Amino acid sequence: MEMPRPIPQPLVELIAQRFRVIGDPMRIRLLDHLRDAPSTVGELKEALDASQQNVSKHLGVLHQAGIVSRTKEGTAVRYAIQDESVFAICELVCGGLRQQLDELDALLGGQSEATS
Amino acid sequence: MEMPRPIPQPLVELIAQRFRVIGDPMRIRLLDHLRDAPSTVGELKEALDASQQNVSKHLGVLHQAGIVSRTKEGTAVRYAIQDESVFAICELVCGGLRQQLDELDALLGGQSEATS
DNA sequence: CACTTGTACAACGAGACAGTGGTAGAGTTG
DNA sequence: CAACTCTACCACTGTCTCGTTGTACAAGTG
Repeated sequence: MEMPRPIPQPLVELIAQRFRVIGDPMRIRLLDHLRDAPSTVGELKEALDASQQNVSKHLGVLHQAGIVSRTKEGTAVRYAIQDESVFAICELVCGGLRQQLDELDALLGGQSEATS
Repeated sequence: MEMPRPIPQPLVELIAQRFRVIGDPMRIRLLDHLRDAPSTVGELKEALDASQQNVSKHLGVLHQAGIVSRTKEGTAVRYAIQDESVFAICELVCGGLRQQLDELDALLGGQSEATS
């Protein structure tokens, strides 16, 4: 994956939009559940304790971004992960977070557990 | 990097926030330039043709997120990449984008090269 | 000590986005 | 065909964020 330098403006917009799509707590939780098993709107609504409209809307965003797939099943619609790379991305982010926490921990650990 | 399943709510918020920080065109361009060389606010302001206040604000966001570092240099402040993982993340996103484009291309390519 | 340069902070208006209520369409059941 | 279930779309509202303007602070320069 070679990246042109500097990154052209349209690509920057695409990347930013992509990050925005994933950068929502509700959508992250939806993806997390879909990773376990493809689900319908109703199932996710129950699992996340959210409104049907809200779940449907977020799934629509994820679907339009090509991250999840839709399959009609009689009267219901089953959603499934289509772009597995989002989880790799998530884990990289978690790695960055963990690294920061570790550094912070090292700084504080060397001194004391005073604060609080 | 093992991920607890389901991802606890506070972690979900953290991840989402992280994505939001990166999910801004201006900040992506700042990171792109900082990748070439650590720079001051003034240099980035010139390079990106943006206002000093705007550049400073976005750099502040990136710094608070621990993605860039600050170093005073006399009257100026030099910013540098601190968390290199953002580029790996970016390239994963680009990979996902490319894959989608390829799939779309395959679908259209099988038919015709009509559009444009 | 004034002046210039470089940076950060606060406040404001504009725009985008998330969540909710209402509603319409598709499919199943009696 | 009528009633019910499941889902998607539309409009509205509150909230957040971006970019700009104005200003304050620090450091070097005459």
